[in-house]
Amino acid sequence: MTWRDPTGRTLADYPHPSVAVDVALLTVADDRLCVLLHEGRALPGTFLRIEETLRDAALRVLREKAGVSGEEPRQLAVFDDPARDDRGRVLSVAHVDLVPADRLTGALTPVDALPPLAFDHAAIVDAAVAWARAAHRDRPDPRGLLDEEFTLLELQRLHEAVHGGPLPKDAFRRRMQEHLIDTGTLSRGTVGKPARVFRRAPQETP
Amino acid sequence: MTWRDPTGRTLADYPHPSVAVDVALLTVADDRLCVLLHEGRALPGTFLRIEETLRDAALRVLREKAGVSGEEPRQLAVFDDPARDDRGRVLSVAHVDLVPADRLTGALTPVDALPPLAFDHAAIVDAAVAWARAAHRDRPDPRGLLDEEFTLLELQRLHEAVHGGPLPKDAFRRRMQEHLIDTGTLSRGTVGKPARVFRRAPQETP
DNA sequence: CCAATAGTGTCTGTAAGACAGTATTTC
DNA sequence: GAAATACTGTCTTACAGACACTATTGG
Repeated sequence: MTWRDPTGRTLADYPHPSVAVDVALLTVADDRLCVLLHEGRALPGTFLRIEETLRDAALRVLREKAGVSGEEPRQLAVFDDPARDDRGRVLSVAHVDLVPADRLTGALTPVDALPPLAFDHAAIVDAAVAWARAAHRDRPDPRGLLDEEFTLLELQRLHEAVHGGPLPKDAFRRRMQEHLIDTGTLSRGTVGKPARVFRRAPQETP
Repeated sequence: MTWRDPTGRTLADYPHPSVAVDVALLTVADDRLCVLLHEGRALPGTFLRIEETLRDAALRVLREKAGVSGEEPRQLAVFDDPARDDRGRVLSVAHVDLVPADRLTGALTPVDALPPLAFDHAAIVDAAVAWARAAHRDRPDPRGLLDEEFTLLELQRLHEAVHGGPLPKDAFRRRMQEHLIDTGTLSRGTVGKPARVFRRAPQETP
């Protein structure tokens, strides 16, 4: 039974905006925080299907346009400038995700060297970067960008890439150690004193 | 000229979800953080009109259902459970606002004593409360709930209402004083030593 | 004087930044 | 042994929480 309002019309009788889902897919490549761009100037996106959740639409974008699956897209905000898309009234629900570089395919651009982007996608990338930085503020590796086991230097390089600048070494180590488990093994084959190898302590999803 | 996709269809030829805007309008009354409820069990809301921004829709809700105007609704998140509304596929873009109690009309309920709410409105209230607490963490009175001039005790009572519990007095005063301007005048007519009266230092919109 | 509130001074613990020093590997 | 990296100890500063004390009003 379809719902009808007091004048007998259903929801479908009112004009609705289209709802798009755009995803800022971040990764760290060559020690730099990068975003995946489609045709060099836009974030991958799609229109939300009527029976689909936003999360499912974002996963579909990731699967079809970046070749990754099983991720955890996170909602950022709705962008709703009436003039943002000249095809009509389109709301964009912006999402962010962060995955290891070796699991995705596509063109990566460092977030500190973006070309002019289509629509309002530059603002979406800004919000995505802010989210990634906040997620790393108090956690070692919230999205598992490193391998299961890693040294503190590798972890610091990840944080410096996300943060976009150098971090004080000793304070960083002290802050992180409480969230890490020492595996007891040592790194091998590098120049210098071998580093201790750590694992992530059990973490909640950010 | 209407945009058409490769098969000649316009955006309107695809089924679209409806987009609703729900607003958790918070205030502080009797030293408690409260939310305005419609019919005792739902947040005020409306459907987004095709030509309207989310912000304008939220302002319209506030004007028509709470009697306040000129506010600053803030987007929280999109709630999109396909089963959240049995009238059809309805996305809700949740908003929050925070205004002085004497400027609104409607039924207020303390947020720590909510009845069961319709749809997923309890989750929206949770997000709204979290936003209000974060907004007050490092700012004296981000939404101007107090008068132009106030004492530190009045400010602390506001923070304790938002925070939902007592705050240490001396640390609170020390943290806040740097964001306040001493007017030089003293409170009058109260029991006890007269308190200094402060104004907010110029602040950025949260 | 008493009750009540305002405001200050001090101690302690924690954490960050800075800096220096020691340890252990490769070459 | 030299270079490079890993780690540790200590000093300073800042700030929060706790506590106690003084100050100033109305009754």
